[in-house]
Amino acid sequence: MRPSKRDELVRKAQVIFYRDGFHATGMDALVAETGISKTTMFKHFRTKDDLILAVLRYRDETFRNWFFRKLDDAALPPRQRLLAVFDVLREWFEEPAFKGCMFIKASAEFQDPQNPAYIQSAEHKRLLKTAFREMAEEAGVSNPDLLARQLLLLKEGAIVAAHMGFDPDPAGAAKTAAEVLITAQLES
Amino acid sequence: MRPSKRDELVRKAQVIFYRDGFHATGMDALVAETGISKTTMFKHFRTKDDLILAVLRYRDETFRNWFFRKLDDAALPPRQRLLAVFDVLREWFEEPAFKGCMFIKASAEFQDPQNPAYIQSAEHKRLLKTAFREMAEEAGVSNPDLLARQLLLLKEGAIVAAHMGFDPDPAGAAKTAAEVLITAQLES
DNA sequence: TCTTTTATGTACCGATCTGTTCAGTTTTGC
DNA sequence: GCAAAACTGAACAGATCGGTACATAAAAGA
Repeated sequence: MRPSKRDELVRKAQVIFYRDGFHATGMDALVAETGISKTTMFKHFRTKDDLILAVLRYRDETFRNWFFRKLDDAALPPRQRLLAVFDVLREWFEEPAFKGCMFIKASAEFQDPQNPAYIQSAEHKRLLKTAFREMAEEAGVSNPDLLARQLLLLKEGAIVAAHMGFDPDPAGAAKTAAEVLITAQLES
Repeated sequence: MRPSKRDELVRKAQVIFYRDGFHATGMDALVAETGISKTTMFKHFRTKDDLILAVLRYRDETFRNWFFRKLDDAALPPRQRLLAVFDVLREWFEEPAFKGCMFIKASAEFQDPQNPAYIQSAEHKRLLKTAFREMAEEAGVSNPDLLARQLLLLKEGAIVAAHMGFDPDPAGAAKTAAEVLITAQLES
């Protein structure tokens, strides 16, 4: 197992960055909590920014895998599959370690559109949008692109609401809204 | 005009924090860009965190004033007033200086629920939710609280989408979704 | 005008930041 | 079992962090 230390670092750093933030987490804090020496960290990653980018790529992969795996396992017909998005969201929100969306936070801390972390974050959302549109197409709605965009707005809004705690059940409110939007498109 | 320097500092710091982020902006950078000496800054605010909190309070006040002033000036009937929310949002998104929601970003950088900046950010959203619910009640929908929550999800989602650039017209998508949700509640 | 308040500039403090150096230890492949 | 690769620990560099000290200058109130 050659690249194990590198993977271990990315995995552990992801948890810490997610919990404490990117700027707020120093390399020394990573050393203390991961048990991996600073020398090794800078051997695998030239800069902290490089590590952050690797963490974001890892997060993108694991999050989408987890999310769509959940949807696949439910094995639902297209319309129910679209709605199940918000059930999976609720599961996520109820995890004790839930702290909002890592990519929203990354784009908040690295606002320059040229910044690789910002670009990677936008790419994550773009991939989700594409997946949503495919699901909307399979459901046979009249305007799948618009529906996908609207469901994505509900999803992002629900994440923000869950993180900031201004709604008791954002996933539920989003799901009932999604039901209305889907039904309206199927009837027209 | 006694407290003019203090107000000037809050006003200018708000622009800089909004543009560059809280952690990423050092006090020396504020000195350089505002032209106000560091001695004066720390005479008015004991710590940087105190300044940040004052900035967030100022932003909360000015943003809500601007937002609802825009709605008031349109002088629309209840249903149109609810929809106009998303027209005002689009105006905001199209401003060159638009960089997302300052409170979403603040809660991303200060994640501790005990942190005053986090609390202030959540309070801002709570105030918006209350205002939305009152507007929904005036529109005579069957479930004004649910509708207000759903419109708020659309609004927050649209802000995130506009900031991260994964939707060409988030305000438009949100508005059409809002139309469907409002109509559905008025028919039932 | 004289006094009090308010703001400035600069130098400085200790802590922390990212990143490096280097000598020694552990692990791995053969 | 031996050489090469990977990892460690600790010290260190230079910059920057939030925040202070202090002496001077501007400004405002009486």
